[in-house]
Amino acid sequence: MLALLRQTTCHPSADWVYREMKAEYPDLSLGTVYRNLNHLCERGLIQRVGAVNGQERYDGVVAPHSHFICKRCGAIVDLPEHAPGRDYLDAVGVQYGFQAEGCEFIVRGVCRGCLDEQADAQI
Amino acid sequence: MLALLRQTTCHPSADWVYREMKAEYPDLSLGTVYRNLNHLCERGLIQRVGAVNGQERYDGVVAPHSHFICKRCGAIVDLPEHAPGRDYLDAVGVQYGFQAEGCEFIVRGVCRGCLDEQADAQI
DNA sequence: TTCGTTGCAAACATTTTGCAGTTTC
DNA sequence: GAAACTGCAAAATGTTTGCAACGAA
Repeated sequence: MLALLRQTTCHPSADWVYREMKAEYPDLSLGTVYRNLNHLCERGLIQRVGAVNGQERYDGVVAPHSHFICKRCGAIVDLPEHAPGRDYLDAVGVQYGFQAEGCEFIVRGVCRGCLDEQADAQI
Repeated sequence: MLALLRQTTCHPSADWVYREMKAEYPDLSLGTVYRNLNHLCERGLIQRVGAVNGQERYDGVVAPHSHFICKRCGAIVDLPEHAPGRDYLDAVGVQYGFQAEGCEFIVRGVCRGCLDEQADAQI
C-alpha cells in the first residue's frame, strides 16, 4: 500500500486505494485499508491532505510541498514548497506562543483539465 | 445565525452552532442548522475552514486571513493574512494553467492553552 | 503461544434529504 | 397562492471497531 501511494500522484481517497488494490488482492476489505492508512499516518510515512467532498485524501510524499485542489473535479496537484511560508510559520510561534509544528498552503481553483472541458462544451 | 458566527472567534462546528442557538430557539433542529450553514456558504457570507476531527468548521470572517489549528484541542485561531501567499497564488496560475481562485494557509501545532496545561501537569 | 494482521459485519458520527406543515410576501 | 423555511425522522455517507480466524516469529 505504501508503494502504491508513493507511485501515484493522484492523492487518493481510501476508497480509491481499496478499489485499486482489490484487483490484486480480491478479498481485501475496506476496513483493512482504513486501518493501514491510519497506521502509515501515525508512523509519518504518508500524510493526510484534507477532505475533498467529504473524503479524506492521502499523500505518499511527506516532504514539504503545497497543493492545488480543483473545486470542480476534486483533483489534487502537487506544487513546489511555498518557501515564505516557513518564515511566517516561525513568526507565528513567537508572536502567539504557539508551538507551530507544520504548515500547509492550499491553492483552490479550477484545474487545466476542467478548464479545457469547459471550453470544449462551449464549441 | 450569521450574527452568531460573526460574533464568535471560535470557528464553530455545526453542532456548536446548534447547541448555542438551541438555548434561544428551543425547537431548532440540526437539519436546519446544516441547511442554513450551507446556504450562507453558497452566498459567500461565511466560509468553511476545513474539518477538524471529522467535523467541518465555519468562519464568519471571509476576508482573507490564515488559520492556526491546534492538533490537541482542535481550537482554530485567526492569523493575519499571509501576504506572500498572493504572489505564489498568481505564479501557480501562470505556471500550471490553473484558474487559481483562492488560497489558504494553515499552521498546525499546539496552542498556548494546551502548552500551559501540559506544563501544569508536570508540576 | 504470542503478537500482529485480516475479512467481515456491525456500529458510529456527521451530514443530507424527503416530507408535511408553517410562515412570508 | 407561490416560494422559502422549518422540525422531524429517515437515509446516506465515510470511517471506526469488535470479533473470530489466520499468520508469522
